[in-house]
Amino acid sequence: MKEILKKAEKLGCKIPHKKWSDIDRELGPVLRAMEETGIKLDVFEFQKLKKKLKTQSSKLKAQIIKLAGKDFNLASPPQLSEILFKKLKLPADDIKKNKFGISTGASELMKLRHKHKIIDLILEYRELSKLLSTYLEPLPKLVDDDSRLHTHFGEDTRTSRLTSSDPNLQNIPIRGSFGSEIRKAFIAEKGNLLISADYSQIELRIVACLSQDVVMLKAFRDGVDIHSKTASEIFDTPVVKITNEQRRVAKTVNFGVIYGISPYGLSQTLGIEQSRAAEYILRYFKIHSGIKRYCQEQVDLAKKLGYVETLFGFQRKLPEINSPIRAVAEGAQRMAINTPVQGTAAEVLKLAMIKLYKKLSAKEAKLILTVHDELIVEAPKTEAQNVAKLMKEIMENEVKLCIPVEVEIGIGRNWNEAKNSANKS
DNA sequence: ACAATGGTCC
DNA sequence: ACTCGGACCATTGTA
Repeated sequence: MKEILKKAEKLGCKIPHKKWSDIDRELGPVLRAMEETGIKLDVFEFQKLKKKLKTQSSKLKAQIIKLAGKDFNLASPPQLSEILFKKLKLPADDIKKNKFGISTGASELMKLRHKHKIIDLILEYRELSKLLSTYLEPLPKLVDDDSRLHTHFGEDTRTSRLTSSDPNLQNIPIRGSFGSEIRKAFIAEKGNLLISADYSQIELRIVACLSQDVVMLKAFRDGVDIHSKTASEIFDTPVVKITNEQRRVAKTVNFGVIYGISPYGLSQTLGIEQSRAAEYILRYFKIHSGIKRYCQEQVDLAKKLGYVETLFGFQRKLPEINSPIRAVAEGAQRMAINTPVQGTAAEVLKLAMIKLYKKLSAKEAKLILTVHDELIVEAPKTEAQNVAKLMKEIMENEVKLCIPVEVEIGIGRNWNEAKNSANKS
């Protein structure tokens, strides 16, 4: 306990006097209550969407079979691979191989988009069948008499992050053509509203704080767009001249840092040459020397102690860090870097949940969901504005990092509306 | 029942 | 040869 406070103080943080085990103990009842409350699904809208996608998906399937010139099981990667690369003879040179032959993963198929019109149809079909089989078909069967879905929260034993299963409500689509359509069907009870509160860049803020990297600390204190700032650094270009594409690359680099970046991994994610990815990383670490030092420190610590730990003292053991197999050792190195960041982010969220749960007990409002850096509360319309203010206040101040913690709040009749009404400022 | 493949989220 | 962190879940195909 003393060690934890000392460490926090050294980093310029103000934190509750708790260790991770205290947090988890207090969180238990909060999670059980959330499971019990559940979230309401607009089953009628869900079924409507289901029918729409089913029709669309059958049409696509027919077109694909016609183009393939042979009936086959589209859901079977081996069969699809056979069709694409044997029957249609698409070039497989740049495509990853797997146990069964040539990969048909989306990232690989993307490379073939301009070789044959069947590719786009397959990608679209995959998207629809994913939505149907994972969300649209199963979820309506799981609602209770009040049309509410009850997930089961658990905890990842390695990082302490919260998990959701049966059903998993932490991977409900948000991107893609139908993501927002699906989220629109997660609604508030009549007379209520949903309030969504999102931490803004919480993991990067934690990296900045744990590493004390002066450049990144300044960026967050100045309140600048962090990805544009990184782009400006990597591409040696003024922020105002940064293109959307450059910003996108920089965003991936920033995420890469959190994950324990490697040139190969970055090149795969961005679909670029490994040498170019290496160049980005080199430039990044040259400017963010504090982050570079932090990463090295974590790896050294893991080698010396056999574990790394979060701000609140949660430990992850990493014996593989001394493995003679390089891929294994490197994997452990990435975990040494990532786990304190991801774990600390989880702890910040959990502490906010505990505080919020207590404050809401006097109100009608109820916590109903958490998705890693987001909290959702359902509240009577009359209370919504006040509850929103309360959530923001608690989430931004329960744990004080050495830089501001920022939370975006949105209110709406459904999950989509709540997220989109967040005022960007 | 289980591995492999693929895909959704943060 | 090299898989950027962490989950959960669906389907196929083999055992």
